[in-house]
Amino acid sequence: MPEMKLDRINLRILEELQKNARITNQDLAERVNLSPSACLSRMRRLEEEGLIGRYLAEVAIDRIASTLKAFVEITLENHRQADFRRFDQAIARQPEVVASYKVSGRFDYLLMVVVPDMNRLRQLSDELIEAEIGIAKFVTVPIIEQTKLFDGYPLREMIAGAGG
Amino acid sequence: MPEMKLDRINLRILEELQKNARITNQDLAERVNLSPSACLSRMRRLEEEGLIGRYLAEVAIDRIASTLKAFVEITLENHRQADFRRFDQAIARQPEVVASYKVSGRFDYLLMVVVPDMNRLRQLSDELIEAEIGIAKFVTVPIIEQTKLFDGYPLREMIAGAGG
DNA sequence: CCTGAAATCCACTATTG
DNA sequence: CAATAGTGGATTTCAGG
Repeated sequence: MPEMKLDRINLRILEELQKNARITNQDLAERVNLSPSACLSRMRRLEEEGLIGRYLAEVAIDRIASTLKAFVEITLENHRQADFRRFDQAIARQPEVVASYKVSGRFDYLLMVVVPDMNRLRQLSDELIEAEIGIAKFVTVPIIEQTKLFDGYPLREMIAGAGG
Repeated sequence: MPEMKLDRINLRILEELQKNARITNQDLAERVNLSPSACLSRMRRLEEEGLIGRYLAEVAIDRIASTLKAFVEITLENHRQADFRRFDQAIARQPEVVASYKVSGRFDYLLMVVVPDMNRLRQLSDELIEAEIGIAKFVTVPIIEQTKLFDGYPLREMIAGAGG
């Protein structure tokens, strides 16, 4: 099991960093009632153990260029390991596909794509289908508006709700 | 139009921050060939103009607790403004719903939910349906694996691809 | 909008409890 | 493990072009 016990202080450190990755160590230490040195060593430890992965800045892409975001439901023709691997590798090379999820249900993958407009989305769809990476079906679900922004995982609920 | 022209340097600043929000100003300045003070004032300006929103740390939630992530397709019973608003407000209060997208297609919303297990997801589904917030249909699409991680928007492609 | 210097603040490292 | 204190280095401000 790749799970690790967290004490209350580490939990609060993760909560703070989730919402403000550029907080200074001093401010963070103050918020969690720790000395800066103790806080820093905890933070480093959380990084080393992989509990904190990357630090990302949110860019307001739609203030830079006009943007079409969409989900794309993908069904593959075949479902051997090699088919999934080929698809994943092709997707990794497409910068406009910003995230890819293997799912269970009416289709095999749900992609999130970000493109300038519908023309480019159609073009991307053509490219992927003709790339011979085993796509049987390609269904576009345009995003009208993101009505709730990702604001960190519900850490407390996950810990309280889990058996272990 | 809420779009803003970016010079090459600001573009590179955004690219760097997208991938590493905790880069020091000195390192950032070096990478974009600017003095630290010039780099800092550009960064502050990008923040003030809202081109950089929040800074987020990625927490490895599945190393902390066992985790079920899923998409949920929601269809509403009615489609007046007030119906959407009521739904959005209810969703805002649910920490396990980490993101919500209003979409165009076979359903009205696509949610991303993060819960400890399928039991809690069923419970959440029951709660939402019985909350009388106008949900007509609720379809769960469990995530097996995220095969491409969000790694920033394709800034260059968006700028090159757009007309303006 | 930049550079460069000066001042302030912070990260990081002993050291000690 | 945590606190305290010290130092090197980074951030930030400001004068000047």
